Amino acid sequence: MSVREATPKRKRVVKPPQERRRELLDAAVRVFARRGVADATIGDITAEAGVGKGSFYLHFASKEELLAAIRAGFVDEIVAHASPFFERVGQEDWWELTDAFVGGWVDFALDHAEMVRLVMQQAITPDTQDVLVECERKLREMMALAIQAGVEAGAFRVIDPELTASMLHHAIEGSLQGALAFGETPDRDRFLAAARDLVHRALAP
Amino acid sequence: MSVREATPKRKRVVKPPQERRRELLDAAVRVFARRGVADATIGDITAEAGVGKGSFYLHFASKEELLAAIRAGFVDEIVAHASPFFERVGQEDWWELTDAFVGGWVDFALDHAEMVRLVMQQAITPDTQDVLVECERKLREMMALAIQAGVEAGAFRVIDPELTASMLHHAIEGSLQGALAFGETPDRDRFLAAARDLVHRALAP
Amino acid sequence: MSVREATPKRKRVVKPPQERRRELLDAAVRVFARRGVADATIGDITAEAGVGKGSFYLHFASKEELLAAIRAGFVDEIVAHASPFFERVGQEDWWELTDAFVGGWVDFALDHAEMVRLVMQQAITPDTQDVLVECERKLREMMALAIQAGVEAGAFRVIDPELTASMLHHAIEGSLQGALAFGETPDRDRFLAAARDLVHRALAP
Amino acid sequence: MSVREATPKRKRVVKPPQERRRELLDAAVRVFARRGVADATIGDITAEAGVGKGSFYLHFASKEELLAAIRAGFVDEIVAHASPFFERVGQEDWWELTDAFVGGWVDFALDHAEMVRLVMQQAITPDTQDVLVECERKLREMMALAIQAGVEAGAFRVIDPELTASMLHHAIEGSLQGALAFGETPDRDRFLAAARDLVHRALAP
DNA sequence: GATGAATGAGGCTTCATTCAT
DNA sequence: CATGAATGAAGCCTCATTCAT
Repeated sequence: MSVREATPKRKRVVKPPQERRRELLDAAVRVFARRGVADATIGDITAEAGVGKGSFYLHFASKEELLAAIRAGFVDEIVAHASPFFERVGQEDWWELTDAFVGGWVDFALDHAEMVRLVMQQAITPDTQDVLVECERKLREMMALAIQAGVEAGAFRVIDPELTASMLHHAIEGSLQGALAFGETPDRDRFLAAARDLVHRALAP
Repeated sequence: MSVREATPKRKRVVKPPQERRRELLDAAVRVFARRGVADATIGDITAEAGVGKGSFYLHFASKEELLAAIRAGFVDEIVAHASPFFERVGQEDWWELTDAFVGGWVDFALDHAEMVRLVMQQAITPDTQDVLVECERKLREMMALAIQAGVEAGAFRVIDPELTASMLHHAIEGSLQGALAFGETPDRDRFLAAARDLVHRALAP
Repeated sequence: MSVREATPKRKRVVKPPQERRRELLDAAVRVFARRGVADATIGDITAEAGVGKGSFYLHFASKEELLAAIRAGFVDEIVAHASPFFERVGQEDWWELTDAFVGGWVDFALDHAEMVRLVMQQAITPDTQDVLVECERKLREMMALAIQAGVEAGAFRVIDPELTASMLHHAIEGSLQGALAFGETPDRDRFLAAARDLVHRALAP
Repeated sequence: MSVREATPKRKRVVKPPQERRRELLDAAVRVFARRGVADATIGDITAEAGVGKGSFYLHFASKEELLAAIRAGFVDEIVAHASPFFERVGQEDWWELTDAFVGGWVDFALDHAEMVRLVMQQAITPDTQDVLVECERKLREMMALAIQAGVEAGAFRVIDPELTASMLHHAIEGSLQGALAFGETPDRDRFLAAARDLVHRALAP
């Protein structure tokens, strides 16, 4: 009887695909951090992104692919962040470079804490390990090579560069995540000091 | 309501409750390690344990409670494993105790790799953090206290015992898990040597 | 390691079958009244009866059969209660008999309120109607015949004995149940007076 | 988590929410009438409504809420049906109004036989009584007030208006349901005549 | 006989994915 | 392109029934 009124629930906003995709990725990371990956639904994510549920599939073929995209993006960011340091290996003072690297790393980890947490959660799950494990392996190798170079240059003294790289990596990453797990916001300077101290000791001749 | 017909296909085996419960816990850990916590179903677990699906609920009220039980059991094991070392603090040579502790830890981590991986997977998820975070906090505190004592005894020189404890903890735990994630079975002796070396350097005066 | 202790949870009490069966029936009626037929489990019933769950099936082949037994028992009680009145039809004063019948009925309904409620709940469900509908039909017929006899004897004046019987039946039964549904315990005397008044008016010449 | 494949077998039909909701409600009443409330599954209902199982939960949060909605809707219908009569109390001939009311009631009950049966089935169950009992209480009160008014106007002579109202209510409702339980389709005119006769006698001075 | 641990069919509910609008 | 109603596979959990003790 009543003429159907126009009932636009949402303002069919059109945006360039890449922007939409990015908004969805960001929303997903926030939702995953809040609810956990397994409990978060596509609906949660699209709601957080302010988009209709169907729009999700305009940008990702599946939830699984979204996770893959998050992982891949994370890997890209890490690599982009770390690479410059490795290119400077051998071209400047070893300890200055080390401190710069550790500093950059800590800041990166603090800035991307949510993402790191999320990615670590998956890194442990079977399958899924592809990109991440590969990324970690690369980083470890580059770190190991840099350490090895420092050793050969007489700046460092390290018995097992590979394992040392891995341990320092997890020392920083893990204790940072551990602190965050408490709900504590770790003190950047204190943390940085401790990290540098540990790295120095680990590499010192 | 409609009259149900019971058609058991499995040969019914009766066991004491504690034994069944343990079998289910063990099966769960295996399945979780294989499939990931989120993808594992109760059916997977009971199949692995060789019991009917309904039997699960004679021992755990829900999947969530099973996870809680696994976490709690793990915490108990860790505490039981670590406590003896802390009781020896100050009663014997600092470096001998340190090496013993690191050795015990590495072996524990290698023996319980599956469980550790599983528990770490959850440790990051919201809620869930209760017992585990508490456990980690306690361990960290005990380690920090022990380090502090060593410092006061003049055996160690450490600036930030708390953070050092946390970092060493994650250095070992994390790099071990990282190695396992590659599918590599890490060489215990090599790993132990590197761990001891790092710890020595981190604490040395 | 520990020798399994004797752990008798319950005192394997042996009782004559008929007594057990009756205890289970009574327990069932109580539980059904409390939880509703659909929500009550066999476990609830055996717990209420103080019996092991398996024992139930020593006395009833299924939950369905238990319900059938309750229904049948109820029908027997009703018939046993009502029959004597119908045998007196025509042998004494019509109004005295009427009052006696109504009185007996009200008291019966008050004494068996739980059971009546339970049985009415099922009476409406498909299938299940067998015995109960048959019972109600018989009662209605006997009442209709009695009324008809009263009409022929000149004591009553009723146009439609069948429907009158049915209506009076439900007037008493239904309003009693309705009152109980409120949680009210209806006043027997007031109720009886109203019931007799209605019946008198319905039959009066 | 594992990528789910959607394989719709039904042709997807989109309808306005209220229409779908109504179709589900109607389907539910039919299924409940056929199978009984306890035995009916959500699958039965959605199949009857010709929608996918998941669609049910777009309109009702649970089976329980569906039942509540049915009850509430029924109460609304009854109230809407009965109210007009009570507004006419005292404004026209008492017996004409009475006959009209009884006529309306009988027709309503015949038209909504399935629903009435269904609702009665629940009315007896614990909890559930909320809305229905309240509705019955209100109706009873209004009827009692009307009768009382008739008494004061000298049109009726009734000793206990409350109980009389309740009894007449159940006399009509109950005997109608009883007849339906036999599978008989009661003769409306015969039934109406008997109902009017009973009400007249019950109220007559 | 009596018991309660064991079993699996089946119900309810969620949610990734599709598609009509 | 965007939307959200529609769908059904699949998971969790309950509980009538069985059977080893």
